[in-house]
Amino acid sequence: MEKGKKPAGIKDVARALGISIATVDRAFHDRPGVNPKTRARVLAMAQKLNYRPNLAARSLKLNRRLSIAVYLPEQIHSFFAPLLEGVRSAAGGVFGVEIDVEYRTYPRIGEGDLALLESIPDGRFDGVIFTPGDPAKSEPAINRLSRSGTAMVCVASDAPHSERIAAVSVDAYVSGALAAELLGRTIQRNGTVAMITGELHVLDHAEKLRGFAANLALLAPHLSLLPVVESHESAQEALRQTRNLLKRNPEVAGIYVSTANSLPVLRVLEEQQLLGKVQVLCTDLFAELIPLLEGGRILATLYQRPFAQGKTAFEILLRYLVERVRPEHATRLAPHTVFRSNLPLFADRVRSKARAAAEARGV
Amino acid sequence: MEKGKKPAGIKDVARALGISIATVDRAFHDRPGVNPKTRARVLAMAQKLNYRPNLAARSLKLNRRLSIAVYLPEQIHSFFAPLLEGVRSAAGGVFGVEIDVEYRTYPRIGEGDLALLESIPDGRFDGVIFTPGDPAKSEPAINRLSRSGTAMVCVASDAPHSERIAAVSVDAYVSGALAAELLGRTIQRNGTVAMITGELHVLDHAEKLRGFAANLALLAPHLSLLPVVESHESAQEALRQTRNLLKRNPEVAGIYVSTANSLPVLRVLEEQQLLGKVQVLCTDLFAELIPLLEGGRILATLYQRPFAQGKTAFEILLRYLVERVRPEHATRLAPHTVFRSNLPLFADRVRSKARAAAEARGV
DNA sequence: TTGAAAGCGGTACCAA
DNA sequence: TTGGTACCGCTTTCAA
Repeated sequence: MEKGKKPAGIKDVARALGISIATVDRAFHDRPGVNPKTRARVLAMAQKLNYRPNLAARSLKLNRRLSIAVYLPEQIHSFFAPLLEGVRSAAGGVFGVEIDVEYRTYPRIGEGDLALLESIPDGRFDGVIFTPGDPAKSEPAINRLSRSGTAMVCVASDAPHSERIAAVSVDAYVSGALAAELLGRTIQRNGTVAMITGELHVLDHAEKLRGFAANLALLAPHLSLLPVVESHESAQEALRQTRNLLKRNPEVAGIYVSTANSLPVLRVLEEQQLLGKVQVLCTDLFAELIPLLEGGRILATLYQRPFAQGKTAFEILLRYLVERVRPEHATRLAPHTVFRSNLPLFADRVRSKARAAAEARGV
Repeated sequence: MEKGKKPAGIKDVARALGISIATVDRAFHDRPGVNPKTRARVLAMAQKLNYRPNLAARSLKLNRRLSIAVYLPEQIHSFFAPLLEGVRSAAGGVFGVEIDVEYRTYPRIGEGDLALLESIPDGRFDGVIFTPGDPAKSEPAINRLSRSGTAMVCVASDAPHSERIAAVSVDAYVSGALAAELLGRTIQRNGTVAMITGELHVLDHAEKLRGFAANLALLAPHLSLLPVVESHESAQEALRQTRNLLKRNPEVAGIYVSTANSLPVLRVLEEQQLLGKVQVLCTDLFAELIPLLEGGRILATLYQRPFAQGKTAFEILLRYLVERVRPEHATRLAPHTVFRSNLPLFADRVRSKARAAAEARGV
């Protein structure tokens, strides 16, 4: 295309047909009161002249402002803070559409999330980005908002049977499968491995177990899986459960911690001088893990790319709101496997985040 | 922020100060002929009222069209086709800025690229996305265009000492390091490993070697590295060199192919019944690799995320052109390690691409 | 040094 | 069913 050769506008189409721009506009937008024949001629001419609406003009005239809510848990901070950054980054990079974003937080998944969703009046927002807790409980609120015309986008977790318009998360099944393969390749003699998760009624956690168990059987038949441990995302529980696990199975060769709650597990291993001997696979990346990865005490961690999740969720929502592009039913990102060697590529982001947080606290 | 509460416009600032909008505009844009005191008052008031220019209005008035060139090699198709997709996807998702994109291809890196760059007149494009071949040779053209006001963005490779404004690629050093760590963890007895690359005067290839060698020494001292093999991206060469390699080192335990030119290597291994016995680590992902990964014949492949590279390059360029945001000197993406277990997350994209290509050829 | 006003390309209201 | 036109917020020309 030649530089500056701009596509035809509504006037060009009107002039070419000797009619008014008002009629052309009506024809384009299927508004009532246009002779079908006229409409057909307009559309044909538009095609011929390669008509492309000037979005700047449209947006200026309509002066529509999009209103988007982003409701996320405070906990787990190391995950949701960068996720929010991703949303902000995507929101900040938008030109030509005016957007109000309301950010709000609640203590943790399952605590305050439902109340917040339920408090949103019909039609208050054009879109909402949120992390569903128990799908069954949040579905009514999601469906009500969705039916009232609010585009609901799940991030980090999903409520697949609700009427949300899109969901962005890491592929949990594949995360579990990857964990199985990595442990299987690293532990080459016969042995047992354990999995420590949050709670199995959380879809994400159940999927990880499914992926882990299935692929352990398939790809690492020399490893047998101990009964799964649920730590309920509590540090206390994780400590207790891990001690228990090690007492009953002192020979465990590998542990897969499928949530961010890995520090208590690592602490127990350290106490028992097992750190570096038992192969540990973690989930997510935060400051405390960095030295452990650098020192080779942890095999790897499955980084769930919170920044990318937030950015993607916002992009999908915006695209839907502006152009009514129906997104995929679910977007499943690939987790990054972070070993010692590729850690520098991820550590910078985590560290600068930790530093920024420290500065914000006045350090 | 309340719904619909829109930020202050130029009029609001003018009214608040009792002056005309023309003066306010002049103050904002540092145009000559404004009393410095007036200017200061305007800026202060803008701050206070939280003035945000309406980009739709600006863009409508200025009626600027951005003109962007995307010049990429035809070869290696499996890499550059999705990269181009990424660019298109990013370009297609822009509202509020009118953009002309000129896509053009040349046979392969080092063949026609320089001529194409040199053929661009000063000022013809606002920005160019391209893959530099030999940095030393392309620098003059890059610098000339850059100085003429064309924002030059390198993708897939880099010319770090040129005056390009940004570069997006996979971190080559880390790719090599990752390869070393993966082979080191998988091959647990003493042995030798080989690396097959393109040509060492290509920066990307040299960096991968650096990362591989350094981290092999550091993380896998039980593995020794054979002299590196340069296949010059030719299938013939790769066949010949691999046969040679295996003849001289029948005991080789692992091979790292650091370019997409892995099929000839795999063919030789197959011939000699070594596939599945020698641990092979590949680079990039294309249809032929899928069954080999699924069958466990290849340890893994380092996926260089061409789609993400293209998308990122376009986003960075656009952000610079629209908002004059100076990008990072270089953006280095993390390669994805694709094993058998997480392959499904990547294979879909590759397969649908291959299918689309087949359809385009009339199959 | 400052102000008034035209106009970018659509949309939507009112009139015919 | 169609046409005329005001207006969105900003840039820019011309006049004061």
